Amino acid sequence: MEEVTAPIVTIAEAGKHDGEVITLRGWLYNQRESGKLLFPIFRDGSGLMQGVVPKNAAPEAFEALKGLTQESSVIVTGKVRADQRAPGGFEMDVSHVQVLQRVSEADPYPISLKDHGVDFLMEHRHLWLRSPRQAAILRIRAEIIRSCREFFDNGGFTLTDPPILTPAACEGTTTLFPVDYFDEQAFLTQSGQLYIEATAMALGKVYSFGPVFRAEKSKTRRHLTEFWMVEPEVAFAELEDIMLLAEQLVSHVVQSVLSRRRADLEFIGRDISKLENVKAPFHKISYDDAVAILQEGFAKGALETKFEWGGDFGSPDETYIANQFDRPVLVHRYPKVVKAFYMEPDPNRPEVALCCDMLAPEGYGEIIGGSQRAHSHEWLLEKIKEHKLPEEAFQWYLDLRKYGSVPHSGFGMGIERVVAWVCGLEHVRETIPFPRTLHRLYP
RNA sequence: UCCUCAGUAGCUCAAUGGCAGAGCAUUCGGCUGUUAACCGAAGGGUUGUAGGUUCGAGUCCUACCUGAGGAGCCA
Repeated sequence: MEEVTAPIVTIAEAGKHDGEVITLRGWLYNQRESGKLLFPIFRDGSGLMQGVVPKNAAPEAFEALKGLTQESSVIVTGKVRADQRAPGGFEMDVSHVQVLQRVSEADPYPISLKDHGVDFLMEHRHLWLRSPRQAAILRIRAEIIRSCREFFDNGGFTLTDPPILTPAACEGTTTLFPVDYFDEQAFLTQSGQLYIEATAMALGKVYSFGPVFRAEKSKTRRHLTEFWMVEPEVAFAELEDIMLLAEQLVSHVVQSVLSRRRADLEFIGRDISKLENVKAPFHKISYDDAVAILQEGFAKGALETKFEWGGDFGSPDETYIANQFDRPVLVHRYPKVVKAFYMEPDPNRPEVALCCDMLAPEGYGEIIGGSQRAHSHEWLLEKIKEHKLPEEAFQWYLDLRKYGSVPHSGFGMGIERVVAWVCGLEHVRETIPFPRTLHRLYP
């Protein structure tokens, strides 16, 4: 039989085989029936392809497919043919069908092509991933991760992975997940930063890429309890250096997605024109400038409350600031009191820290937070005492300031927020295969 | 932790305090170019849980459970 020996091709590549007989391996996504004519739609993880099965021309294939249930697994062979009536521009004249598993009619595939609610979809996340839209988002996520790694690997950085089990918090202690560690108390890491500072002192330019955990009781479209961060750390770099690094990273990532995953962006309905502008240089404004923008916004009636110098921006504030620009904006030199203890104070203005946040456009909020790290041993020790942090746990970190301390800087970028922004999603829960949120640990 | 909203068929949703309903999915029948196909029929219900008000509660009241959106905090 010639069908059985046909080359195995993915749907994404099928267009290159116009006029040839090929074999697809996948699942029945949907099927329309019109008397003695079937229109099955197959998916294989790379795309969708419609088949055409007239009863007269292919009686065996017709019988195998007629009444076949959604998501049954199949191996199908047939001739690929360009046809404008087919979604995707190509369709297959199916000549042979092997059903690997027929989904039972008594227990049909739960996710239909109609609308579903969030709760139902999240309960069935393991199946929801099969939806073409979810698959497209995960391909874009993969490209974002790939291009981040490419950026650092090609930029002279060494990947150094920090531990996930840690003895103490980097920042606050209320947002840690505790774990039993034999006879001790350990915590899941909130950030690899302190460890990456150590590897930067060993290797110069380093980055980490991994999951971090925050037990924040946040229930918004921007929060997960488990998310992925990419964190570069550079010895001898000052604040201005890592602000340049951050804008170069983000423009590289966005431009990579535009050139390599454009079809997926279009498929999910992203307004691509809003991403085209995302090229370095970005606007860089001081916290003082941002406060002026907010106060002007309040005077114009665009904001409900008047923002006063000294506080941290709320979500509506960030959105308002970001909306003044056509690409991400960097805000630097926040008041020291609203930022973490390890940040270097500005030598010209001790009340502000040498730090920066990058705010994404369109209300996606903070995607990057970074700073120049304090490098004086005495100053750091004082801050640790001030914040009532367990001093013994930070001995190793203080060692970094005893043995050849140098200025150094770094930042963390939250991958899920970047994916949500690049894809234009309503919620970060769709940016990761199995999201962990305040109320969801299953599936 | 606080504020707001929602729980009715497998799914998405209707139902003035008065007989529990539709579309999709499933089953059966029809249709040779369908585009979340369409047309006809069938099966499918402890209305989130526990109390209360009432002649009568899916609907009103109280508590709880579950989920969603937002605030704070953050990436």
